[in-house]
Amino acid sequence: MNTSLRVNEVARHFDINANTVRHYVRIGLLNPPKDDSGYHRFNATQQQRLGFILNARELGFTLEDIQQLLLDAEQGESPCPHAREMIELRLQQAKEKLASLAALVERMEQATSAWKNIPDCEPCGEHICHLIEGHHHGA
Amino acid sequence: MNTSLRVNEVARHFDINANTVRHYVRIGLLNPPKDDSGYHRFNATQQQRLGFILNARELGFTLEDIQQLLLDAEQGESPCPHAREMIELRLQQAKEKLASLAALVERMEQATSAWKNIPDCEPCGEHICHLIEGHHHGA
DNA sequence: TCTTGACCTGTGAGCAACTCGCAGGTTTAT
DNA sequence: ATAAACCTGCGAGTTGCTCACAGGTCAAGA
Repeated sequence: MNTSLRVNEVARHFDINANTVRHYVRIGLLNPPKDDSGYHRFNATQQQRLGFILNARELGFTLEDIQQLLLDAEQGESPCPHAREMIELRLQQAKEKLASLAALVERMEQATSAWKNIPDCEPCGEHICHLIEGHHHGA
Repeated sequence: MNTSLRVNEVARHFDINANTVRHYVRIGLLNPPKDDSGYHRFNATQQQRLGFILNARELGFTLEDIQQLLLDAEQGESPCPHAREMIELRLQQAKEKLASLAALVERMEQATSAWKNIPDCEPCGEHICHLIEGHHHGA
């Protein structure tokens, strides 16, 4: 294996920010050995690990989830059961977030549309901004 | 005005976490005077301010945005023009976030559905978790 | 061999918007 | 007076990066 890359090289290879790679090293998701100069070197195993991390991230796993899956695999256990549990939870959370974000977007759209018919307020000391204070999240 | 509330009281009044109130004080969104015991007291003005903050938050403004709007009002300028600009930007950002979150949810749903037909992998040293590594974000 | 300079490294700190933990101050009841 | 209950402000932690920076590395030139 002559493919022992340094941070910048491996980042380019996976088309991600080198700082992201450094971050994963810092929090222990990656453990690349150091060369004589004290620089991290990413061998085939570490490159596979990084690929796995990016794939899992794409599927909505948190970095902590991913850490757990990697630990499972290191200890010779199949990470699949955990992966199935985790994605269920993360999917549910993502759906909740999606719903609340959709609701926010709708509130914002309603507000902007309503504001089109309201002139700017002059500061009068009784309110701060009637556009915003006049917004009621009832119907 | 006899309604000069302390942190916990004002938090209860607005049905929010007392720590959130403390946070707003800490970053300067609220400036309640201190009483003889060194505790923050929320008078009518500060209560109105907090109400405004919560309203604006509900409409997707960031705390920094809100700070700006409050500053406008303090300086005797109408915050409305800024509010109109800001909500346009925040709405656009929210929509982008919504789209990427929706895409994530779809990836997750596709994965979970596909995984139903795939058995757990036994650790074999060649892959970490074939469920995840087998996921390709192409069609 | 020495030096200049480009490039690269790990680490500290910062971001949003809270949330938690805690030592210690205040208030109330005995 | 004193014990218990409650409350306070502030430090630090959360997630997943991203940026700034002092200093190390390395190939080319003198």
